[in-house]
Amino acid sequence: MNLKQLSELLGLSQTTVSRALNGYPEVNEDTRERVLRAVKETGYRPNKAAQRLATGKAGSIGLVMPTAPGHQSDVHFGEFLTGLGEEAVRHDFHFVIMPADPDDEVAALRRLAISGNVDALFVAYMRGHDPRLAMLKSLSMPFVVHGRSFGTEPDYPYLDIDNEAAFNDATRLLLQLGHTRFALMNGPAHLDFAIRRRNGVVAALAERGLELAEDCTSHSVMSDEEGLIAMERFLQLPERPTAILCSSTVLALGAIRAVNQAGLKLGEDISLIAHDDVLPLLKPENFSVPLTTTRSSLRAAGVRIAQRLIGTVKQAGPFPEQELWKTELIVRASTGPAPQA
Amino acid sequence: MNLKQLSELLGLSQTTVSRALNGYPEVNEDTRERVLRAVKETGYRPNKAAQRLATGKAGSIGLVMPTAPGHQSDVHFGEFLTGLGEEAVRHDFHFVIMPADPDDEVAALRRLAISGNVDALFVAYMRGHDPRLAMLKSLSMPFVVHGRSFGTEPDYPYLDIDNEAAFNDATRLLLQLGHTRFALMNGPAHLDFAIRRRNGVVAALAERGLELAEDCTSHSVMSDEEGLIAMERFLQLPERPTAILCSSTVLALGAIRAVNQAGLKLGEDISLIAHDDVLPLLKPENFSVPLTTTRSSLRAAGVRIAQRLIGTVKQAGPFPEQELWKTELIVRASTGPAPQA
DNA sequence: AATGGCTTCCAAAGCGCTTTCAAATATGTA
DNA sequence: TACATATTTGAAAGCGCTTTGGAAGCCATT
Repeated sequence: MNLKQLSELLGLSQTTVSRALNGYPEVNEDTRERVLRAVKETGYRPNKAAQRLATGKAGSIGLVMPTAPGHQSDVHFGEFLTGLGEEAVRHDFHFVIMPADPDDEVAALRRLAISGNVDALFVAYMRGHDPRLAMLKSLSMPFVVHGRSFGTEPDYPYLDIDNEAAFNDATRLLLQLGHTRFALMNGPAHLDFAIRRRNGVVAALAERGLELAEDCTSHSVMSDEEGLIAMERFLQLPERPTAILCSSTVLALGAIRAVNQAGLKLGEDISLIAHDDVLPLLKPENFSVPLTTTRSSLRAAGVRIAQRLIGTVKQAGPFPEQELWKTELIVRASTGPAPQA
Repeated sequence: MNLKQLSELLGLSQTTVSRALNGYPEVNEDTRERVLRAVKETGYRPNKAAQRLATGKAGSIGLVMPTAPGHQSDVHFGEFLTGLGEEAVRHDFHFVIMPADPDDEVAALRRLAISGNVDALFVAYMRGHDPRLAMLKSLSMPFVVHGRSFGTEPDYPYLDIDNEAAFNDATRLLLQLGHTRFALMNGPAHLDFAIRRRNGVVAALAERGLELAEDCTSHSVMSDEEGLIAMERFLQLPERPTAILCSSTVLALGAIRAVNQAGLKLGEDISLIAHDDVLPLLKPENFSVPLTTTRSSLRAAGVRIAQRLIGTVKQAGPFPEQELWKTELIVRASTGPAPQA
């Protein structure tokens, strides 16, 4: 059943039926009702491809999913997606997901944009000096970035958490507890959040004349395995760090295993603060020693970004172009006074 | 730049250019090269919406993502998606993801199918007597199901693992080790895999004249929290089970925390076998007591299903309609002889 | 009766592609 | 040379929708 058939059935023109369906004012209310009733009865659904061809709008937002053989699937990605979805479903929007090799991000994003399959783009996994930004700006397609790109003028629409402040605060707390030997277990070095978190730590330490040693910094994918490996390395240092900052509760999972295996006590021998993305699977309060965390819900961020994106497509703005969310510092049992040497 | 402009530029008809691009044989090789070169230079990309309208093919596979405020995002889902993506990217396919309330699955799937945005459907989270199957069959759109639907004639295309055999084998192993008091920590009761796994356990026990007690069975979302809760319940039973079968390593995570908190030793006081979906985040060999598991890679299943789906759309079949994968039973340290009473 | 302004509807022109059908040219055969 | 057969190209008709530019009918106003 297509528009032509439906209009013939009703003895109306396609024009009128189309207008009736799309809520245009210049159609008699009686006629509109007649049309709506016929739609119900016949089960007519407009062909999306035709609609898109005619209007240019697709009712969908696009995103690139980093993937490759051997590439780790990321819980954070799934959690964020859930947030996006939660909002999208309210507006009858869907996603178009373009899987792409992480090294091919720029090209994949461009392909997605010009594919004509999406009205707006969402971009994550921001890097320092991210090359995608220039491309996005040249595209004249609405987009929102999750995170920011260190070293780039922040004149693009983004939603980010204040990573620097979060890790600055966390470091300060540990300094107040008397710690002097710090280590940072971070995400991949090129990612924006990793850069900023490191800066936050370094700045807080510098105020006390302390430095973050090279061998007390690790950069890796945020899996528990990598957390284990990094922590084992830290624990073997001659001047073992007593204060650990950790970019994810997933990393912390492995780190804590290393602490236990070394026969050390979390919150006594080693203090640890992790960033908590509020993953439903990994609640810091459920750890055997509940974790002190900097918290910000990844999922809530997803909801918010979907709101902005969909709102922009539907011209339902205006939305703030830049949003910087504060994180909460939640003190639990994994932090304690520095052990006496 | 559209086809018309490109063809005018080349002094050719749209027909010829279109044919050259789509690999039709009836075009001179010199002409084809000229066209291809012009495409490179101009950066021309065919409009997907128009292409779709003309051909009816969208180059995409659709799936419904269960989501709702408060709904847990599922690591298993993300991992599977990664597998699908890995294969899709090789064929320049993408996904259209329709987020939907889990209670609205049938309708959401239908909406997705008739949206005209997808060429094929993928369906997961199968239930017993799943109502989506009848709908799918009536749709005349290719689809592949991950899992099966207990109680329904298996005459639809699926890929499943042999859940019954997996849990049957696991139970047998524990029986051989002398265990007599069993508990099953399962996924949501209405899901197909949960039904079959339970059947596998029950059948193995029945051979020895044993039964699986009602209070030794738990059904829940597969999170570590639920694992903890279920295990705590098991441990408080007067006749405490010594052999635990567990539907996911995620559940096991919580279960083991409960075991530890109770001061019991895994592999001695309590034996546990979990099903391992090969989540990169949760490797059973990395548990403090390495886990005995039944293993089957969720991601590999994703790759395979994408292959079949894309192959069908591209008419590159024939593919087997039904595939049942065996799981591997991998014995590690979490299983040991039943403790003497 | 003529004019103008509303309201309500329609015919037809796209949107950018694919594909059918036909024509033009090149090649081979008797 | 004449004819049949490949090979290569093109004109035009869709695909199913939206939207422009009228037009018809109706009313109130001059």
